[in-house]
Amino acid sequence: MRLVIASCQVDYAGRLTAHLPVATRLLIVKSDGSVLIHSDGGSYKPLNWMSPPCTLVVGRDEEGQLEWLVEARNGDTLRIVLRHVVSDSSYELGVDPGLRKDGVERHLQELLAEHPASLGDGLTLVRREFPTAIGPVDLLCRDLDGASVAVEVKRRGDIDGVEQLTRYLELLNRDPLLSPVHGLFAAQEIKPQAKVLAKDRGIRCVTVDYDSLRGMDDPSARLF
Amino acid sequence: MRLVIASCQVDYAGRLTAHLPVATRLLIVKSDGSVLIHSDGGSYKPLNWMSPPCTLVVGRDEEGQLEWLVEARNGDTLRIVLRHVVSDSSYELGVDPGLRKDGVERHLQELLAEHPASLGDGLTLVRREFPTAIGPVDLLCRDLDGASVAVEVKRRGDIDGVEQLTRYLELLNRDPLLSPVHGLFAAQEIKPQAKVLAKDRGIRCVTVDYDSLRGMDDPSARLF
DNA sequence: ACGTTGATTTCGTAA
DNA sequence: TTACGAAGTCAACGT
Repeated sequence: MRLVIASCQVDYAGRLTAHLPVATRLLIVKSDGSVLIHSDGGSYKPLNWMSPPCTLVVGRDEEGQLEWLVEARNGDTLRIVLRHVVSDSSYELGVDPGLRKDGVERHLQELLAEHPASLGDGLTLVRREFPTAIGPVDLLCRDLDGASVAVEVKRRGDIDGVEQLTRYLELLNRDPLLSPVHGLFAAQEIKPQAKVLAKDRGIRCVTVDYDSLRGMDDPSARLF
Repeated sequence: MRLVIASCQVDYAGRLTAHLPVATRLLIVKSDGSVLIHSDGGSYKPLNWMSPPCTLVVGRDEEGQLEWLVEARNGDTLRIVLRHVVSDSSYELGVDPGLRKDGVERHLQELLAEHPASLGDGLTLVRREFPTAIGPVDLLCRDLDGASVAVEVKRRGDIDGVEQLTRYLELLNRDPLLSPVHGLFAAQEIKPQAKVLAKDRGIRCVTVDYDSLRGMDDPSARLF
């Protein structure tokens, strides 16, 4: 990995074209050839970049300025003109073991599958990832009256999730063995517009608490 | 901006929990307090990070190892234990003038507004950003039969865009002055599932070529 | 301040 | 290999 601090000017041409006026920035060149251009602020996203696989060729522009030409297979180009180099250093980092995550939507779905009653009194699980022609329904449950309940699980519930569930319900209700199928939209947070749309379509909304569900899943509870 | 090369171990707790085993990485501390952790590969996205606003407190863990505790207002925490520091340097970068872009969806919409016939024979523009109660329709056109055509423009056409256009059409068709309003889904690339859904709803799909549109917009063509 | 939409999205997973 | 959905998405824009 090579780190360069330099005042530079950048031009990108690919899916779009973009330009960065002269300023002092951090340039990162990774061992796979990819390049990141960071300013001292903003977010984790660089101002501009080139994804691997790509090649970096160093040369001089017509004014004799140091110029990096980064090119990708698909023709995308990143042109960096270096005005003044403050620092330039390289390091050997080796391969990274990578990130381990826990607590994403999949886990929420697993926890709700283990504790369907937390979604509604007396609710029992029929099947997780219930298959349909347009994709699997997150959870298919049965309520106290024996009616089917299709559950869509989201971390953050917005209008798209309600649309998705609506499509499932339309399809499932065509099946006389299942019909009537009710809808239930479960998420850690549900946006107002999604709530309105869900209500309008007779879909019940449930806000779930990941931490308390995780608590129910405490290993000590499995001793029984 | 502070750059540190060090072997480190990282734990994040926030919306999710994540863990990085010990390895040598690049740590970037920006002047707004945000922290990025990069490996020597991957993409522009860091392995882990903390967005501003946040605070960095340096201390020692129970084993006496150097420890960075990065905390955000909302309680998210990033804990970095430094085993061996290879390099540690700081630089004054100043404020960045920022990125200028050209060629995003807005431009595609502008080009199509200038050349509506490229979407269908004899199509003419009534109005760009035609207002409705649930938001503006990208383009409202009229076809050879004098019927209205609502156009949704996307760079990449997926199922969401079809849903969005469907909601517009439902609303527009309630207006007796406009009805019947046909739907047209225009994008540089349309996914198969979106095509299926669009066809099912009687919405026509058109794949547009940005480069050839830009060519039609060539300044020399404006001499007439 | 809040909500919605776009992004050179990137990244994983399943078909 | 491709296609589709999720993301600690972030950031810009309109209300």
